[in-house]
This record gives sequence, structure tokens and C-alpha cells, in this order.
Amino acid sequence: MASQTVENYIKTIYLLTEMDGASATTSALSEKLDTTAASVTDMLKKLADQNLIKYIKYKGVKLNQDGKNMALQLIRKHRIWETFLHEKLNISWDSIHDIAEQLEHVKSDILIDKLDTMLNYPKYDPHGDPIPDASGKLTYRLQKPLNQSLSGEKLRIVGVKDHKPNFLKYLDSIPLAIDQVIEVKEIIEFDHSIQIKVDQENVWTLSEQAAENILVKNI
Amino acid sequence: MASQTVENYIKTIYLLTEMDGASATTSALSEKLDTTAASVTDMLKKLADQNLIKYIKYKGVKLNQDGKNMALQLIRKHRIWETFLHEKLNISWDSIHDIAEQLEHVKSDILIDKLDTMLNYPKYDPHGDPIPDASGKLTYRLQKPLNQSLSGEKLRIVGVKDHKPNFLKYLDSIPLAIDQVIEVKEIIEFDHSIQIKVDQENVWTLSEQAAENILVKNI
DNA sequence: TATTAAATTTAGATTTGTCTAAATATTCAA
DNA sequence: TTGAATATTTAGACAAATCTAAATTTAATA
Repeated sequence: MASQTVENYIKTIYLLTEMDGASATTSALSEKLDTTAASVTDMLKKLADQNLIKYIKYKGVKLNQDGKNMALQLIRKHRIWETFLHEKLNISWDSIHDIAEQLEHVKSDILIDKLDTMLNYPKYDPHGDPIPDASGKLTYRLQKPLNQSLSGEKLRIVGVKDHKPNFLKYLDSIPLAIDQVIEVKEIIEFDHSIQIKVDQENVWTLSEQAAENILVKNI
Repeated sequence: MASQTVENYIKTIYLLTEMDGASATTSALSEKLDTTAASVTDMLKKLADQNLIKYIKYKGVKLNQDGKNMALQLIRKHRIWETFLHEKLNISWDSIHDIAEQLEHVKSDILIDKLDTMLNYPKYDPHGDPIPDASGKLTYRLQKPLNQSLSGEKLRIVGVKDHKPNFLKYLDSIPLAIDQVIEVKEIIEFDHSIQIKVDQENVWTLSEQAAENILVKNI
């Protein structure tokens, strides 16, 4: 059975490679896993021996099928736990990630199935990230960062790109939230800040940096 | 921060010594922890260095205050998780222990507090064992094994002594459950089996061995 | 109480995951 | 395209937790 350490490596490789399909580098892994590059190299050799990854010296690493399956199950568990922590226990947005990092390593199929049932088979977690189903399949969504919208567009906020507690706390403090419907009022040319109609009367202004990290969908 | 291994040792020492206050032996620990006596000796030296236990070579081991506190917090977490798994997720009696063994090692005060709130601050877990409160205090209950009752006594079933899945599955299959009110109809001298009035019409017979493992309270 | 049996500890090794420092490969820029 | 900067790997070591086999202590019993 895979150790928690192995699971963390596999999940991190997945998250680093899922975007573009490019290989993950040793240094990217050492940074995300908060360990040294030498340790990463050691571990990659072991993971390659177990056939979880395809590793080419100096060229980086990709998951192969076994590794992908493991990663998807871990991400499923992580995101189901996050949903539970947020929806059922009312734990704040910015705290759930660290707790879910621990809970995702608990081994019990029945546990995760029952949680999934309790939550009514959610397709997205509280950050708007897709939750793989029991077979590992993900439901993607047409979405874009808010800063790529045009003035006048009607949008629904569906997620965030940046998951850092800092940013999440900031979002909690302003009148914007996941699932909310908004309209882009104006985009300021000077600094690319963006004015958002949040309801009938109120307008809120976001910096470009904030808008880049908010994911929206046209409606 | 204590490793899961250390936590398992501390909890096991607690459970072996809570009854009579006698020391736990190396061999008892090696059996419960499914490891060798040599490994136990090694670990006991380390725990003594950390001042979690009082260990006298060849004489066994007791927890000191730090160890006791750690054990009570672990038992609190274990029993709260068991209650959650049973009451909120409907996971069967005989499966919850193994899952809680993993969950009890998750480190998050807010998580356990929120679960405690969701469950309405339970004082007993699904097996009838007391749950320490946040400060570590246990609420004991006047109870005795069912085999020590006399014919005619009116009792409430409050817990089980044996937690083995085998026994729990057996209990699930007969018309007796925690919190149920029963009356002892007759005790058979020959084999000490015991006849229980489970409701107006029905009587159920338990072997002495089964009755020893069912805990009851007079009403 | 002397001897044997059982329990416990010690000695020395192993596995997993990590580290530092040194060596090697790759990349980037002149 | 060559040399410096950067990234990666190797070598050797270490800590945590475990093991087997041997030595020692305690308990049991004749």
C-alpha cells in the first residue's frame, strides 16, 4: 500500500502536469513538496521502479496509467473532504485545504462513498475544482479568468485559480462568492482593473491580479 | 509533533492500564500493536526520553501526565469519529473502529470541535464507551456485565465490552441493541445462559459468553 | 533453592525517507 | 559555440521504526 509520502508525490506530479501535459521538473517538485532536489531524485527512482511514473534523468517526470489512477483517487478524496468540511462543518474556505491534505490519506472506500452520498455526489468542490467520480472521470467546465471578460458580459463565478489562504480570505471579505451572477460594467484601460455589478445597486472594483484568479462562465 | 506510531503506543498503553492502574507489559504491547517485543523495548526508551511514560526495565510501563493527556485526546478523537461514522454516515458498527483508527491521527482542533458540535456533544460512542470532553474529562456510568444480573431485573443496555467485529455483527443480527430496555426472565443454572424479555411477547436467549460482553445499567 | 521456562532487553542490521556536499548535465547568454 | 549559471544527480550519512538472534533477567517449579 502506498505510503502518504508516495501519495503526496503522485498527487503533486499530477497537479504539475495536468495543465499542459508537460513533464514536471525535479525543482518544481522539491518546491511544492518542501523538500530538497536530491530527495526528489531519490524518490523518483523508487516511483519509477513501481511503475507509477515515467522518469527520464534530467528530463523530468510524467505519470503513467497507474500513477494517474492513484492521483485521481487522491484528488477525489481531497475534494470530497473539502466539500464536506465546508458544507457540513462550516469550516472556512481558507482552512479546509490543510485539513483535507491529511484526510485524503485515510484508506477506506466505504467512507468516501458514504461522504459522496451525504453530499449528493458533488461535481465541484468549494473552490470550483472538478471532483473525479468513483471511476476517476472529471467533468470539465467552460471557464475563463475574469480578467479575460469584456465589459457588458453577464457571468457566473465558478471558481478560483489561486487557492492561497490569503486570497481566499480576501474574497470572503468582499461581496463576491462562488455561484454568484455578475455583470462586467467597465474595464479600466489604465491598470486593467475591472468594475463589477454585484447586484442592482452596487458595483465592486477588482484589481487585474484579483480578476486573474477568479474563474467565470458566460451565461 | 508526535508521530502516528508514537500516538498508537501512547493510546495502547492507556487502554492497557486504565482498568486497574497496573503497568502494561512489553509483551501485552507487542501483541496489541502487532510488533515484536524488541521493537516495543526500543520505543519505550524513546517515549521515556520524551517524558511521556514512566518505564522501568523488566517492570513494565505507565503513562505520566503528558502521556495521559495525549491518550485522552486521541481517545476523544477516536470516539467522536466513531460516533460520526455510525450516526451520520450509517457505517456499520463493526467497520467504524478501523476507519477511526486512521482518522484519530488527523491533527486539527477545529475539525474535532466542529464534529463534536454537529453530533451535539455526545458523552458516549456507539459502543457505549465514554468520550472524553475537550479538557480530557470522562463521564463514567454505573454499569455491569449482563451476566451479573439476577432474574427479574429491569435493565438498559448501555454498551459492549468486546469490540471485535465478530461479536458486533452477531449483536446486529439479534433483537438487542444499545439503549434498549430489557428484563431478565431467567438464568439457567446448568450453563449460565440467560433468557431476556426483549419486548411484550418475545424472549431471547444469550450464552454466558455473550452476556459477559454486554454492559447494562439498572433502571 | 537450583534449574528451567518465559519474558525482556541488547546488539546489529534493514527499510523508508530524508539530508549535505560534491559531481555532472543542461541551459542560457555573450 | 563556449563558458558561466543553473538544475539535477550521485555519494555517503542519518533518524525513525522495525526486525532477528543472542544475551540477560525474572518467574515458575520441582
